[in-house]
Parts: sequence; C-alpha cells; structure tokens
Amino acid sequence: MNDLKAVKLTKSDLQTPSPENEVAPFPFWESSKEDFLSHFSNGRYIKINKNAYLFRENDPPQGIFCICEGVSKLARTGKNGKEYIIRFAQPGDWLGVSGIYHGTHISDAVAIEPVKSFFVPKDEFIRFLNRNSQFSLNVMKILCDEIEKAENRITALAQKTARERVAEILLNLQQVYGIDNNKYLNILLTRKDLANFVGISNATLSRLMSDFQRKKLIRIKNKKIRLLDLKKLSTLARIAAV
Amino acid sequence: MNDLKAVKLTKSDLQTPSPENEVAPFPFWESSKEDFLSHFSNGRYIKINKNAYLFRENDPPQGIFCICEGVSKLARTGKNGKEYIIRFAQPGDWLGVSGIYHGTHISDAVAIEPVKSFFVPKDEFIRFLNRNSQFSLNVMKILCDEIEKAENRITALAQKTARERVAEILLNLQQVYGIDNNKYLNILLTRKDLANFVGISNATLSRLMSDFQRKKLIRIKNKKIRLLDLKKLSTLARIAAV
DNA sequence: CTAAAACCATGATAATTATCATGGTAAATC
DNA sequence: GATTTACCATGATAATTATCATGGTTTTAG
Repeated sequence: MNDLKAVKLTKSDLQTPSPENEVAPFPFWESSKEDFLSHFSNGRYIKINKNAYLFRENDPPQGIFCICEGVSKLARTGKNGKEYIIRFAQPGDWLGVSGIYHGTHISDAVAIEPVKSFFVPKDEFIRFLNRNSQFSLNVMKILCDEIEKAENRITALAQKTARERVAEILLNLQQVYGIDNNKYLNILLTRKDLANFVGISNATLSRLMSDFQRKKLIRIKNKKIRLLDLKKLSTLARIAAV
Repeated sequence: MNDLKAVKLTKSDLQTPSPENEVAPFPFWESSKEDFLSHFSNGRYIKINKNAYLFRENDPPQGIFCICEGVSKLARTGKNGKEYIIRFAQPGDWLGVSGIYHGTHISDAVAIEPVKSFFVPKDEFIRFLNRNSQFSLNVMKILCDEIEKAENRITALAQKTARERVAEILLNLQQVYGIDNNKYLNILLTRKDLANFVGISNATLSRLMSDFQRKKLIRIKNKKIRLLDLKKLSTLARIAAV
C-alpha cells in the first residue's frame, strides 16, 4: 500500500481551469475546491505586477502564496551584488513555506510576468497543517520535490560545464513550461535572467546561445526560444534523452 | 503566536545522550523518548560499516533512517562517473524522507564512518505522519532546513570561485561538526570527498589547501584540519564573520 | 609484514570562463 | 515620437580551473 499515491498531484490537475471561477485554485485538497477554500477563511487573491516582489529575502513571512497564474523567480543577491535565480515558480507552486520555519524568507520572490496568487496568512496555514494530516502530506510532497530539484541543480552546477548546463536548462524549461503552437518555449526570459539561472555570465550565455543557433540546436525569434534538436541537446547536456 | 516555535529542535537536543540507553534517539517527539519509540513498533536499530551503503540512488525506499551515531554522505554519481556529494548527514538527521515521495531514492547514502541508525519502515512512517500533525510539522521543519541548505549550496556554486567555496565549506564544517580538544575539525574527510563536496577537482583542492596553509589560514595534521584564522577565511569566503 | 592499492601534492599545459569594452538593437518613459 | 535606458552579441584579454603526469606517502588486504 502506498498512502502517498492518493495525494499525488499532476501538472494538469493544477492547471485545469475551474468553470465557475476565473482563477482556478488547483484541486489540491481531496474534496472539492470550495471545500478547500472554505478552510482558509482569511485567504485572499492577490495580483502582483510584473517585476514586483511577492516577498523579499530576510522579510518576516506573513503567509503562504499559491501561484494561480504567471511565473515568479526565486532569487538571492550575493554579497557581490550578483543575483542568482534559485528556481522559477509556476501555477500550482506554493511559495514561502520554508520561510515560516525560519522566521525570515530565504530568497526574493519576484514576478517576471503578472502573477495572480492565493495568499494564506501564516497562522491560518499552520493551524490548517495541524488539523489536517492529509494536507501536511501534500505540503511535504511539495517540499520533497523542491529538495529534489535543488539537488539536481547542485549536481549540475558542480559537475557540468557552462555549455552542458545551458543545454540541460533549456531542455528542462521545455519540459516544465511546455511549448506554444509554434513550438517556442512557453516561458520568456531575458538573457540576464537565464544567465543568472544557469549560473554563468551574460557574455558566456550569449556566446553559447549564438553557438547553439549556428549548430541548429535552437532557434531564437523575438526573444522566444525554440528547441530544434532535442536529441543532440540531450547528448550535449549529458542527460538521458527526453 | 508561533506554533512552530514549540517544535524547534536544537543540535544539543539531538545529541544529548540518554542515560538509560547507549544509543540516544533524539528527543524528537514532544513526550518522552520511550513514548516516541513506542509509536514505531516496527522500528529497529541498524549498524552500518564504514563505506557501506544505507541505500542507493534509484533504490525503492524501504523506510526512513535516523542517524544516531556517525556520519554519512549523500552523493550522486553523474553520467561521467564522477561522484558529487550533496551533503553530509550527522546524528539527529533523517535520511530517505524525500525518497518515499518519489518512489526511488534520489541519491546514494554511504557511511563515511561507522554509523548507528534507527530504521522506521516506510508504511509505519507514513501512518505515523497521518496520525500526528505535530510530528508532521517536525518533519516539515527538517525538509525546510534541507531546502535552505541546498539553496545555499546552489548560490555558492553558481556565484563563487573555487577558493571562496573551499573557505566557505571549511567554515561551515566547523560550525556544523564543531572542533575537538585540539581545535581540529570533528569531521575527517578525504581530499577526494572534500573536493567532491566543494565541486572541484582533487588537484585544485590540494593546491588551495596548500595555499591556505602557507597563508596560515589553516593547519593540517594527520588529515585533520584546524582553522586558524576564522576572520580571514570569512572574508575570503565573502560571508559574514562567524 | 609485505605487496598492492589508494591517496596526496605539485608541475606543465590546455581548456574554460569571466571581465572589460563597444556598437547595435529593442524597450520603456515622457 | 524622440530620448533615454536597458538589453544583447561579440572581440580581446586575463584569470581560473581541469586534465594529465609523476613521485612520494599512507592505507588496506592478504
């Protein structure tokens, strides 16, 4: 038996729009969405403009954000003033859970496109965890996923060259965010953000992207990226083919 | 109010030996240790030899290990055959929690010194989580700590030079594992393990360690490392003084 | 106790990546 | 719509780090 199977979430679950409500709040709870929401009587929807902060590193956490629409980046700024992007958060992701355990947020959360999110005050979130072991398991799964992703990043950063990491992250972005009708990635990043995510300088990233284009591995049109040769990219990234 | 404060664990809590039992199983639960253990009727103590595996990457998880004595490394092996050490686990740490959510372990766990651990079968662990929201919060805290550590590593790997990372990790090891009577680090690592943890080649690590010795930042005797100048090391690592 | 294996420091060299600088392009602002 | 600002690609150079190789040392295994 596997108790956890029952709480497994899929991306499509999270993104299925609800007919009776514009903002679809992920069928996260085992019963209905209304039931889920009714437990957070102090929860509310919040809109965050592009480039605005959901929270900042070292802020005392006020509560938890569940992203309903749009993408945010989670980033830290080093002593050298350089930003590093830990990860991106997309619809269905919860932000700020770690923060409530530490007393402060451990990274900035910035909307890289307009974001709609559901906000649950900290106290209510904790109260809810205490009363609902099933919900706790859900949250734990989220945390474990974050750990796995973080450890994947660590391994890549420690072992792979810039070239390999760029290829890997491009494939990863396609897998996570998917492609539009013209097969371009569904996430639009500046060179700077992409460089800060890969962990290399802007210049090196630019060169590698140019090189990838020359080699017909990718195509770039209006800043949108299309992956042309998944197989070669996978080989280049030294990962199993996608 | 802060419900979480009550469940906060400190390192000394975890390491306090219990008078009536050789193997001290951390006062993790709010009531007594006996009460804690009585809830895991299928739990048992396991001894693991040096260099033996607690589990391997991709293994289906059988249960959760709580380290009582000794140190393990959590490591992955890349396609290139190179090992990378994600982190070390010390007494009081739980291993394998992420694995039960993923169906497979996401890294190797290897004892780098003889390890004594308390093993709880997966089903029982899950059952316990379901029934005890307080315990769930404890586990969540552990996971959040892991996330924070992982994200710290990511930031360091992405932004810092080899030299900076070595200084940072030495300081970090001292903070986490402490020092013995002669002020040498309480953890004994091979050059290889340390290099794989920092994420650089053995050769580069050796050179940097020699350089640190020449500069009187550290001293090495019988493979044991002593930090001589915390302030300079902190400056070098570009972190706030310890 | 001895042979084999693993570990370690260091030199020489090559590859990788950052930094600095520049001109061109796109985007934001008024 | 003009102007200012941010973004991007690329050259030249310097710094960093890996790789390969070697001899000495320590550890392990029989």
